[in-house]
Formats: sequence, C-alpha cells, structure tokens
Amino acid sequence: MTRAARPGRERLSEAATLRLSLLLRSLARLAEEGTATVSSEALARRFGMNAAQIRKDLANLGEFGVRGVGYDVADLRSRLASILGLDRARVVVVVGAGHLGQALADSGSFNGSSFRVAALFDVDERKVGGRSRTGVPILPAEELARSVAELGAEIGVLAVPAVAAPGAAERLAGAGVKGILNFAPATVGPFDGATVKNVDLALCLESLAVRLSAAG
Amino acid sequence: MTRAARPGRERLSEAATLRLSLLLRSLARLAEEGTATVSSEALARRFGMNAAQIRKDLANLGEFGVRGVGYDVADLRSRLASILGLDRARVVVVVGAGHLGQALADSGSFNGSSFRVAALFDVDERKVGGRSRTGVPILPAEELARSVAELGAEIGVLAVPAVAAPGAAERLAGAGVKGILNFAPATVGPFDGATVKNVDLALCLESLAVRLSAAG
DNA sequence: TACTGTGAAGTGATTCACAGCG
DNA sequence: CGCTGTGAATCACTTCACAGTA
Repeated sequence: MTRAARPGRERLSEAATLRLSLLLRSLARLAEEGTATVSSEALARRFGMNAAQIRKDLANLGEFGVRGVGYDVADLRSRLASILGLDRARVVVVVGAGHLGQALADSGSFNGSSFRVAALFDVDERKVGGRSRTGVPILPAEELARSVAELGAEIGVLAVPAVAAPGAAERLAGAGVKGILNFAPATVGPFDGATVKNVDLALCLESLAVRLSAAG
Repeated sequence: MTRAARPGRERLSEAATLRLSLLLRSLARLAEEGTATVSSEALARRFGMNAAQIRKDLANLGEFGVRGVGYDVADLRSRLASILGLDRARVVVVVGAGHLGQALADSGSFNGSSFRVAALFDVDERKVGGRSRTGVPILPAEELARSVAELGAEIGVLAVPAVAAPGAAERLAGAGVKGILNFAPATVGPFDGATVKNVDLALCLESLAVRLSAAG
C-alpha cells in the first residue's frame, strides 16, 4: 500500500493536470513579482483555488514544501515544470491558416518556453508561401508529412473546417505527431500513435448558455 | 427523497451539460440523415459515447424513450433543445477584433440556430468601422455598453490580450450581459450579474503535452 | 423481444481535520 | 507557532445489471 517511491509516475487525472498547469502559471507570476515563498493558503486566495487541493495535488507528486513556511516559489516552479514535462519547448504545427489557425500560431499561449509554432499548413494557394503576422511560414498541405519530420513537430493543432478535420488528423497522425489538438467540431481518431484532445468551441459556448438558462 | 416532478429543474453538472450538448448535435446529424428512431446503444457506438450514460442523462430530465424501440430523433431533439435553452437564438458580442475574435465571430459554431454574433468591439481605430469577413460590424469599444443594450446581447466573448481582460470583462458585466466566455489567460470576475466561463487555450495545449509525457 | 429507466454497486475526486515537523 | 502532508469522511459521478414495459 506504500506509494511508489518515484514521484510523478502515477496517473494524473485531467482535472489535476489542469490545476497543476494553472498552478505553474501562477508561480511564474509570483516569480516575476519577486515573491520567494508562498503558502498554499495564499496561493489559493490569490488565484481562486482551494488550499487543501493544492497541497494534495503537490503531495501526490512528492514533498515540495517546508512545514511552517510554505513553498519556495522558484524551486517548486522548476520541479513542477520538470514533472509536467513543460521544461522544454515542443515544436507545434498548425493545420489550417484561417483566422483561428493564425490566431493560435501567433498567440503567446502557443509560443512560450514550452511550445513553439514552427509552421502553418493550408490548401489555399494564395496563402501558401506567405507568413503569419509574427512570421510563421504558411506551407502547402502536401508537404505536411515531410515538414513535420524535418521540424521534429510533436503536436499538431487542427484549425480546419469540420469536413476536412478527419482527413487532416489522419495525415498528422501518419506524419508522426504524438498529440493532436482538435478545434474542429468533428470526431477524429482515435489513432494508435497519437493522443487526441478535442477543444470544441461550440460546446463551450453552449454550456455557458445552458448555465444561464438553469440559473434563471 | 422522490425527485422533483418537474423535469429539468435539478442542477445539471458541467460534464452532463457537455454530454447533452454533444448529444443534441448528434441528433441533428441523425435528423439530417433521415433517421427516425435510434437506441442509446446505436447512439453510443456512432458518436463515441456510453449507452448507459446516455440513458441516465436523459432519464434525469424526464422520460423520452419508448421501451423496446428507442428514442424518436426529431422529438428528442426538440425537447432536449428546449430543456437546454438552445431552442432560441441568443445574441452574442465579441470583444477584441483580432484574429481570434474575428475567427469566433465568423465561425459557424457561434452563428447557428442558438447563437448570432451581432457585433465585434475593438479599441484599434483602423479596425473600427469595418466588418469581419462575414459582415459582423466592428464597433468602438466605448460604445460597448450602449450597443449591448440596443442589441439585447446576453453573452459576451472576451478575445482580448490578458492585460485587457479584467477591464473588458467588467465593462461587459456592467453592460448587462448574463454570461462571459473568457479566452484570455487571466482571472476575471466573479461578478454578481454575470457567469464567467474560462476557455484557456494555453491550458488545453499544456494538458495535451502533459498526457504525452505521462504516456511516454 | 428489444429496449428504456433505475436501484445498487463501484470508482474516483474533493474536502475536512489534524498529526507531525521545521 | 504555522504550515505541510495525509488518513478519513464526504461527495459526486460512472458503470453495472436487471426489472419493467411497449
């Protein structure tokens, strides 16, 4: 019944992952502000989380705190980044150079210390050869497989219309990406080599609307 | 201990809401294809859900099926839409006319039978006065409060940079929208009159990346 | 017969309350 | 003393298995 000695090897639930990811971002903000140590209570109040849950999440991964003091911001931040695998930059490609695709390719969220968007792909010849606002090159869709290999891309983002999504996903998986972030409201996969995560913006809006009705 | 006789008045969990919303979309597809009735089993297989869960979700809202037969697609679809409050079109405004804002304003996901994007807002004078690709007008941010009232907007979408998010959210809430869909990686609210739902695209990408590390 | 609706069992996540330590 | 780490309790959600019915 003793937990595995190696921390970070247990399965991490989706919810826990999101909380830890948010925690990591919160720590980055505290670091910028020059805060050296922080208690779970202070973290919770500042960033709208639950103190007990922060402690439990962290305790699941090892022992990071000092009793009576709290957590060392810089230390926790780097160890957490390492455990989550966010301490190195992964190469990302975006399929679909429409407004959404370009927004994602240029966004700070997709271009930080953990990710770098290296290419956009599109079938529209007027777009191919151009670059996004921040300079990400727009390549022809036929070159997807070769470019993914050359760039060493691990993650593919699907920002194409729903009808084109299954095909594009298959090509991404075939090209060897390990993860696919699908923004199209369509079912893609599953694939053997690649994990798919759906981000269905229509469902997001609808669930908000449902909450409004229910609350009324 | 008997459940309330009025169906659809219990709280609906976030997860259940998403499933029902997805179910509604699936029913729309079946209706397009001319399918008249469908069993929970067939629905589950076709759209990657769990049959028992579909039955339970639906049974929580009332009795919709016919034993030995299944569910009437058209009937279930319209009743479900009504219960979820998705049977009428809500007016949506989008704050921030960057790539993301315009992508959302023009997307079919935000312009169907349940939603209509009526305006974009931006502080950039070069954008103001123009229109998005599909014709949504871009209005000056100062007119937000007045326009929200005039248009009868119930939902505001935040597609502005993180630093501008809290201020924009406050103005939306002050203008009387009931729900705010926040795409900025920043904490906004909470507000008295308005529900906030965060859609943090950076967290989406990170959670996918974490799954890749964990699976490796 | 074939399916729904549902009590009951099972599973997992969240919260509580406090022992234990710096 | 103040805070973490954690067993225990609670809560919520999911799955199972089948009684009940058109």
